[in-house]
Amino acid sequence: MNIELTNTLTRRKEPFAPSDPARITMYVCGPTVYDTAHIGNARPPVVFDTLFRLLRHTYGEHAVIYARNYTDVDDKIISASMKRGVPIEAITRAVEEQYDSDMGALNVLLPTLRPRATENVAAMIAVIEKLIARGVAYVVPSGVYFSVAADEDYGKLSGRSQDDLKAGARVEGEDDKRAPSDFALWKSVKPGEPSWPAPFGAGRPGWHIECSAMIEEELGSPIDIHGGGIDLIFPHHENEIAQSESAHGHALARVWMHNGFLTMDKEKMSKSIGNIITPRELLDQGWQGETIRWALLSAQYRAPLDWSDDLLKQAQASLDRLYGALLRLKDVAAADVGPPPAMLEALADDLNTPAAIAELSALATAANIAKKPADMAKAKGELLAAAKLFGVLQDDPEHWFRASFGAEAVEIDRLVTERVAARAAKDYALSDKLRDDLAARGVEVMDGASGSTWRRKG
RNA sequence: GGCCUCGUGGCGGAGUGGCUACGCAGAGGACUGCAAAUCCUUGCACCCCGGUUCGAUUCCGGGCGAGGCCUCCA
Repeated sequence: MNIELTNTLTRRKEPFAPSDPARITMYVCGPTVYDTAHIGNARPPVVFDTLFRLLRHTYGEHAVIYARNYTDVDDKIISASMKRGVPIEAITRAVEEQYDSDMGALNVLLPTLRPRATENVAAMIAVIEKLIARGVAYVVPSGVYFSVAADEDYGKLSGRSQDDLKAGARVEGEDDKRAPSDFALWKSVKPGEPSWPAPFGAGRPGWHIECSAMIEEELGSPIDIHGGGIDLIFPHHENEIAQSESAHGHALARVWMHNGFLTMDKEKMSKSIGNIITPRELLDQGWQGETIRWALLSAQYRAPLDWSDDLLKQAQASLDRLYGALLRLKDVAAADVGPPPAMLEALADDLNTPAAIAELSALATAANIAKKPADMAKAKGELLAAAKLFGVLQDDPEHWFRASFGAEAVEIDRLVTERVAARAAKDYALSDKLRDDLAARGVEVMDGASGSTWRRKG
């Protein structure tokens, strides 16, 4: 099967051709751990988790090395620490933990590697030294800067010429920079701030160098895939390319992938605008993690996606249909089959998750229609295999429909049993009343040939 | 101002030079004591104006509209 991915470098969809099929390398820019991630921040980890799953299925579980970093030193973290009077590490470790737990709830697999910036400072210093030695970086009192003018390739990812940048420059930086578009590789130590010793003076790394150095240290360049949000194209990824390619003399990544934004009322979701909602809040409201994941994957990853409760409701309805099919086949052993070709083809086509959703729907229909034991086993096996690739249907079907009731489930079971008895006695007035009572609790009763079952109403 | 996306039915959202996914919601039918679930059928679309073409929602040009980046940002 041929995987095709849209490469931001070329702005085209290209066949994915890893240099070594036995060792696929992927790096995605992870969170800056100063505050809780919002649902928009969750789109890249979910999208690239889906790609991770597809790559593992295609090349083998151990052939794919996926690194996602934690940026655990930066201005925001330092100011949060000062403001709250809490040590930096107390903040970063707590936020890391919450991040992993929130992502876990969305069925995001743990990446193979999760480097922390603070644990890779030596590698960053080494890259900076190389850049200074090559004459593309310079040392001034406020720190070390990359000289954009010294890099003729600069701008190739974002499609900006150096003239564009000069025209658009309105950035106020440190005064001793030689050019406005030069960016910091190293920031000289300031009182009260964390710092590391370095040949060019004590200080802390700039943001861009962190990713460049961690990629080199953890994966070795060039890597096969580098991913992140569309807003990272410029300047972050542009600067990563400038640093790494100037230091090492070869490409940093073969394929650059960028996901579109999550919006609220068509406006970018961001902390500065304040229109955010966090996965934690949604989970607390009773939305299931898979529902959130499904909603995030309901549009192709490059397209913008407008977040709303209605989107979540539709996602839940879709998942309910799939879980309903599984519930119907709960006594059938799933056949040991892989995901159907149509599922793989959908995802291999630049991660066409809406097409994959269409296929999941077709598999659910097949499962609902199947009558012969062999057909049922096959349908269930294919649905589960396809869903695993997508990162859903990992819950027990009964639990899926009943999770929100908790202890009340016992009481509901009793009422349903009572109703079954009423129906057996043809006391339809009582049975209908009981159904109304249950409906008032948000419970839907379904009478089948082999008794009655119940579930949360959609 | 510069650079870059995008505009599909009531909603979400794929895709295609002609046969017009998929899900939700709606309608009809089967099933059911009645329902629900399920299955079957079905209505509803391709921003506007030109051009290319036998034929464009799909290609090209223009317009209008929306969004993003150029500063931290997924």
